[in-house]
Amino acid sequence: MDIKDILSASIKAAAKSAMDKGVLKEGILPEVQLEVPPQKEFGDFASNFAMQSARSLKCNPRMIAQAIVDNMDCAYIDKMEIAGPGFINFYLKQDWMYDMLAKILAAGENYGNLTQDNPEKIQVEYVSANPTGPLHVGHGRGAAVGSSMANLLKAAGYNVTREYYINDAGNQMNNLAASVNARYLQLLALEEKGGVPENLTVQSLDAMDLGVTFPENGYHGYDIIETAQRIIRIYGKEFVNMDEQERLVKFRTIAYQEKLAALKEDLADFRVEFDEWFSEQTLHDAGKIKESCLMLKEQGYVYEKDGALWLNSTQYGDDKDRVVIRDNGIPTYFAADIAYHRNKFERGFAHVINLWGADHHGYIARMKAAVKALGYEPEQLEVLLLQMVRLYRNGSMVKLSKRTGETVTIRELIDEVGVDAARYFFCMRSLDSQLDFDMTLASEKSNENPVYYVQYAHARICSIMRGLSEANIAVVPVEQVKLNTLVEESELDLIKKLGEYPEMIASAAKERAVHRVATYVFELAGMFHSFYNACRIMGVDEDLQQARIALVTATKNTIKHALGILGVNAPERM
RNA sequence: GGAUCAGUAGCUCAGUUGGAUAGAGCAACGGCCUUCUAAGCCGUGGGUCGGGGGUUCGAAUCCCUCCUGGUUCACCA
Repeated sequence: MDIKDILSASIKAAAKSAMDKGVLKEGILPEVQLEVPPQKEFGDFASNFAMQSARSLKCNPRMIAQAIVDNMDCAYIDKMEIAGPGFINFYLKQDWMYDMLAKILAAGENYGNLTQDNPEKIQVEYVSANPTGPLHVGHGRGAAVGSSMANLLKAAGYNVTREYYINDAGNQMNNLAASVNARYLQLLALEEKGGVPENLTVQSLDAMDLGVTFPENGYHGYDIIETAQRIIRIYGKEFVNMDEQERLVKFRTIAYQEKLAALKEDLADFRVEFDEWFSEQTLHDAGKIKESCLMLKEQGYVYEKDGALWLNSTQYGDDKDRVVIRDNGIPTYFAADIAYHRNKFERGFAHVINLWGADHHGYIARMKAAVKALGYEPEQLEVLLLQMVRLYRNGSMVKLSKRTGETVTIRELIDEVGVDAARYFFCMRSLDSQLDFDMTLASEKSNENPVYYVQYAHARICSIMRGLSEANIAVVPVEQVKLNTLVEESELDLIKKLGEYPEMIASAAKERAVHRVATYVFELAGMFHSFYNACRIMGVDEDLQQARIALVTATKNTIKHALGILGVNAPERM
């Protein structure tokens, strides 16, 4: 039971006691809300309980507050004050902080890992970019936020599965094959003409007349040229005289495998992991798309019009009905998505979270309608939208276009900025805010980059510990440490901030707000830096020294835990 | 035009779901290295929370309305 629970219970008990004595009228009591006041002069905790219950108890808030104060019985309380319109400010004896710090230390590196009694089985799906080329910075935000979100939910005690949906069945795979095919033939034609120039670019290749037209919906990235080059290196001219269709099938397989492998590697290097890579093709192969459509038809959610099959999604809040099977008999992407979501729920997930780019927001209504038609509650599907990323370099905006091949890839981002800075930067804003990513700034490693500020705090603590070790100062077991020697303001601030961590994890997880973790750890680092400048560890009284060692150990664990959620390393030295 | 996100200090953003005198970082200015990492600390200045109404003890937060910017409105994927 933490201090807030104890206070809450005491407040309720005080209110009931006042009712029994007839000081307060009987009435329904609201939930107790306790907060850390905006200013220290207002105490350690404050509650607006009296104001909240004023209506129900038909009484002036200040009078209610007085009745509660008169009837409070809590050993931790030093004094109480009634302030403003009816706030009750609680000033606690410092013991509560030492008890709290002892508990934090007892939890060790697990501090911040919460447990839930019956954790919901919950799935988080993120990135899910088509395996047709390298991931770009836009995917980077989804990758960083998605994996951090999964980490956060896990820390908060949910039963989380992380999933990537591979769109390996649609027309884009044919476009990929056709693009590779065109590059393959172009490169071979170039060799005939005397060789491939050193500094070949997409633009220069497109400008040449090699008797091969590049497909209209093809992918213009340089990676496609590389794929064709690799094919030539491995297979030579083996495919030239093959039937075009046969060759396309061959290239489709080769290119797909290569793109998927590259994608997995990029994500792994970006510290983005998945429990499941789910292939869309498996749904097609197992006949699941037609099956799902048939199921919806039998239940009357799907009807025929203009030779196509439509889902009556309008009835569940969509703007218009949506085609699931086209008039040519080929299912739409939406139909595959319906089958996929059905599959998710059939796998036993009570709750499914999809992290999408904001450009997909128009898709939510129809997807929820489909979930409803499948017999599940629309609330079981939660779509989180991530606003767009705008990339700046040297003060000007970098335009991103997959069409023209102008992209900045995650790989380039990792090379230029580093994983730590990139992940922290992506996670530090709320999902709803657009993100201006200044690569020049992020790669400068200047003090403008908050990630270094946090990492520096961790490295400083590690440095202290190394110093202790070198001086042969043993660390005393926690139970023997006299924590009540910690009385400086910067020490107490740090303890209080550490104590807020589990609550922050719980609420950030509940609100799907990863950025709160970034904000918290930044503030915690700030409090540590203040402490560091105000208090020394070497050369002070032994009891105090051990207490401060305990304090910075707890701080180190907490910083590392929070950075771990964000996928950022906690370096031992910088 | 509909949907959706945003508008808070010069810039980039927080603001724990309605609470007390709206906060950080950067930028500006002034201090702090003979002591555990100065990628740090301490201090100063900076605001019509886009505008206007409303709801109430109390609004950056909720409601209405208008303005500005992003995204998006396929039998594409």
